[in-house]
Amino acid sequence: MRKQPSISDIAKKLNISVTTVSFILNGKAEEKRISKTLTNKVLKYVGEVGYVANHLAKSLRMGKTHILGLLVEDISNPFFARVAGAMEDIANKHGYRIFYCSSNNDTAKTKELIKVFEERQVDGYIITPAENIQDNIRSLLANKNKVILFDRFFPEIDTSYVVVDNEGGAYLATKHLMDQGYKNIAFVTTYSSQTQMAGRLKGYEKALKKNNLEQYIKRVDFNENNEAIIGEICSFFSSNTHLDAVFFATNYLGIKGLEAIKRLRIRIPTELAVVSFDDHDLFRLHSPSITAVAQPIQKMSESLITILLDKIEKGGLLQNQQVVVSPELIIRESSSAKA
Amino acid sequence: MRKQPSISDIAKKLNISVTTVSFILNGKAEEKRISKTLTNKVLKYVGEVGYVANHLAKSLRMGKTHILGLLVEDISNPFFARVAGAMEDIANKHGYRIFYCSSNNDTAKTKELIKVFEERQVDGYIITPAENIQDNIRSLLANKNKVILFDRFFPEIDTSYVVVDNEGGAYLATKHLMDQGYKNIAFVTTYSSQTQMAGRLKGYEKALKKNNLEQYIKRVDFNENNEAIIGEICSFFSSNTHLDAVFFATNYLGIKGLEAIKRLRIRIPTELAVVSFDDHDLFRLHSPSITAVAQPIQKMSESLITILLDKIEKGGLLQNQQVVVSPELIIRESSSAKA
DNA sequence: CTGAAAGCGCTTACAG
DNA sequence: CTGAAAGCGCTTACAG
Repeated sequence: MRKQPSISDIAKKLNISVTTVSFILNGKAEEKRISKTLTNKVLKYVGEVGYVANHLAKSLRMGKTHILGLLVEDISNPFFARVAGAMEDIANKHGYRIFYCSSNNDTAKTKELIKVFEERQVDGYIITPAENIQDNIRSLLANKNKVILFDRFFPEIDTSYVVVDNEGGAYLATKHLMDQGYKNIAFVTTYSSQTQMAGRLKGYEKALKKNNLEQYIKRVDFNENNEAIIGEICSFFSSNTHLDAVFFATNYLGIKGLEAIKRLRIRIPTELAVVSFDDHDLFRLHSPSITAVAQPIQKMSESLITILLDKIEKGGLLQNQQVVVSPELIIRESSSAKA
Repeated sequence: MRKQPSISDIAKKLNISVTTVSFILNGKAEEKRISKTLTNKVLKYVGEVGYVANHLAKSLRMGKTHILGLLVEDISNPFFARVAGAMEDIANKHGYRIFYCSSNNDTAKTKELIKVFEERQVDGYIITPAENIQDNIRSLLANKNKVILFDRFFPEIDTSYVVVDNEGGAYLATKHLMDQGYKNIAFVTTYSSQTQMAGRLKGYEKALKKNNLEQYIKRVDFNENNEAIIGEICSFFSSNTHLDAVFFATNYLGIKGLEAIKRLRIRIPTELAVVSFDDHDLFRLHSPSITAVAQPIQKMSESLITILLDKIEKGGLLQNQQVVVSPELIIRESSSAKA
């Protein structure tokens, strides 16, 4: 860490008080009626020695850190990385910085990281909650912390959140496959019962029921390693050869699924039509390109930051806000009409 | 922010001094010979009220924040996202947190973010430097800050850094194309003269010169929008139809290049063999799969954190360390032997 | 117009 | 075994 001059060093050097220096540094020179001469002299000296304010001291004194804690599931998932990048931009414009952490959807790690955020006195929390952390969220809320959930939420807790319409998106995707003439449509998902996964499952089921089609649901264990998951998907396809379409519940499932399809040399879409939730560069450039349910990343990021900063800056007066954004079905080659 | 009990609140409540509470909280009870009875009483009470230490005050007092500032080019680029994720894991294990920021390889933004890191009193800096920020790096160093550069460096400044052997990787990739029988090999890169790009160019040139093959270098402006870059690449291919192979200097160029190739309906590898620097999920799953020069992400992340933490914890005694890791050529379908 | 002083929540040298 | 007090670098109410 830099051995920086402090305000009091500057004051001493210039034979004035720290109060004066502080006022000038904070642009309150005019308001506090400090002479132009003194102001300029101080500013000049400050520039020469390269003074940099110690934000730690400032935060401690003011009770605000201008730091937001962002807990995502996995920063190396492009969906979360892009949302994080977009939020960072917006937050920076408002003078806030972001602490990112990845929870890997692990409950223990999530609890630990929330504690770290508390210790660091973040002004607000943006959390992609893992399962079973309701009590931690409640306790944050009870202590008047500013919290907004993202990607999934807890219906039993009154919080602000921003999520995509998972059920609607899944319905749209499944209906699209049916409209294209597919009848034996599988759904590949995880064992998670979190709202986003439950919603996607519900959308799938609803669409199928409406047309009296049979459901083929394959769940994989997200905690298994890559190979094991791909293996699971392979054997699912191998033992269900009458399937003519598959809908993957997330982009990482979609990617693993494509890997499985590639290994089995199944042809898309002639032998199997494919749709995935969440868009990805890979889906756009894959041959054939893959139809996807895209989440409006910029819009979600803006809502998240705006609502949270409002909460922080306007205090506890505001009601919690729940935002459900609409996904967009991007139709590509992998779901062209059944021959 | 939470209205938490402070150490002095606890001391007051329990009718003991803050010193005692602080010692107990920091596990120094035994060392300071505080009675087991008192220790347990304090620990019990602390647990009940849910005390969380204020790290801000701790940092201010101790002169250490246990925060690392990480400035990457772009957090939504999977290469940087994966490195960041790996570093986060390692740093957390050592009790450090990371502030990420994306510079977008912009000089002004980089300068601004370095200043933010200074204000936040980070204990160490991990920087993917943009061009023309030598003076800022020098000034950080002059002020005894702990700094390590990453992905690229400044030969004229004595710093620690971790980079991949760019020249060697590019040489390997180009030689591989030649070995497979390709003769008119293009290199698509940016206008950047940073070390990583210069190294890749040099590796390409060296390999071609050795076999007396002609160079076809296409530079694109990274600041242009996506469409413009793809358009540039399209017209480059269209007006150089004798090319039989192309080597993309980065993964984002590779992705844009594949988009261009797809639009032009050029067949890989029969009409054009393809290799890209940096691996990517997309390259693995593309049809045909794309040969890539992969950087050893885990290894680089470990070196970066280890060297930086050593510097921080062992003070200025250590020499700067320069680590150059070897890339790995992952051969896939896009560069199979020329027919 | 400007300054002396308190206080944010910690840690720790010093004293007993 | 335990406590009173200084100090990290700021901001700001209060006084003049």
